[in-house]
Amino acid sequence: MNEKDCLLLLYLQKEQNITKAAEHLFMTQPALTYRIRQLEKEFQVEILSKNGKNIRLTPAGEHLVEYAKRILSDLRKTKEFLLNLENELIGSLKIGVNSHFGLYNLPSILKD
Amino acid sequence: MNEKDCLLLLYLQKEQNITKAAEHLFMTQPALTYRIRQLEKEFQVEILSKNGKNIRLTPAGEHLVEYAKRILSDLRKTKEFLLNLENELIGSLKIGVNSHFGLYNLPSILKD
DNA sequence: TAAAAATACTCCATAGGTATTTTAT
DNA sequence: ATAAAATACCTATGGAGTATTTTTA
Repeated sequence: MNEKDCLLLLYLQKEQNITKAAEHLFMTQPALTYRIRQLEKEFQVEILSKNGKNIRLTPAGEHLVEYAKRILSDLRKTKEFLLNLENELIGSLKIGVNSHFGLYNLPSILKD
Repeated sequence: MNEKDCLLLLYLQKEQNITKAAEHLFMTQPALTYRIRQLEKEFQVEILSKNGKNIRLTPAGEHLVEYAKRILSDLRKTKEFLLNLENELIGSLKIGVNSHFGLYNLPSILKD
């Protein structure tokens, strides 16, 4: 189960229709059907049930959607945090030391 | 980032050594190195830094490990919950109704 | 020189596409 | 008759392996 699988569950819940959900995800209906089957194998549950021509989420499916929402939320927070962390690390570091320390002690420290 | 990637981060933190982490994951060292590079691209950060012959996690890497731990924990809880849900749904449902309701109202409800 | 990581390549599993059939209103 | 899902088949991306080179204590 990856990020795209999480998104896919959200769109299935929203649309109750595989074809429309697939459009949102810029993929084809058979490809989406395939991903659902894979998820059903992974979690050993039925995710979809038929509702006439359309589909609906099973209780297990609904629970997976909640899981997917948590994952996506945590993922976004984590990516944002790491982006900020990276920004903090950009720039130069100036160190003022006496010449002896700079010549004999600093090099090995910098290497570390 | 999938379940195996999460596990992989935990072993890297534990071993500080790609080769040993790869053994735990029953994969080869180059394959693990490749996965790390992919994760670094995905999150736009360096995950590992060299520490002599071995490696160590960068601050970003450590943060990703914490994320991975949360994901794995939530995933296990979700799988467990779905397993129980599935058990609850096994068995037969007996419904007692009067004959008129059973003949004229119940069928469409059952169909739904 | 020995142990680990990085690199170059090859291969194959599987995610995704196209075409078609089946299902249901 | 129409709209959606399911199925069959094909293709290609990328994850994983093998062999080798580079790095470093």
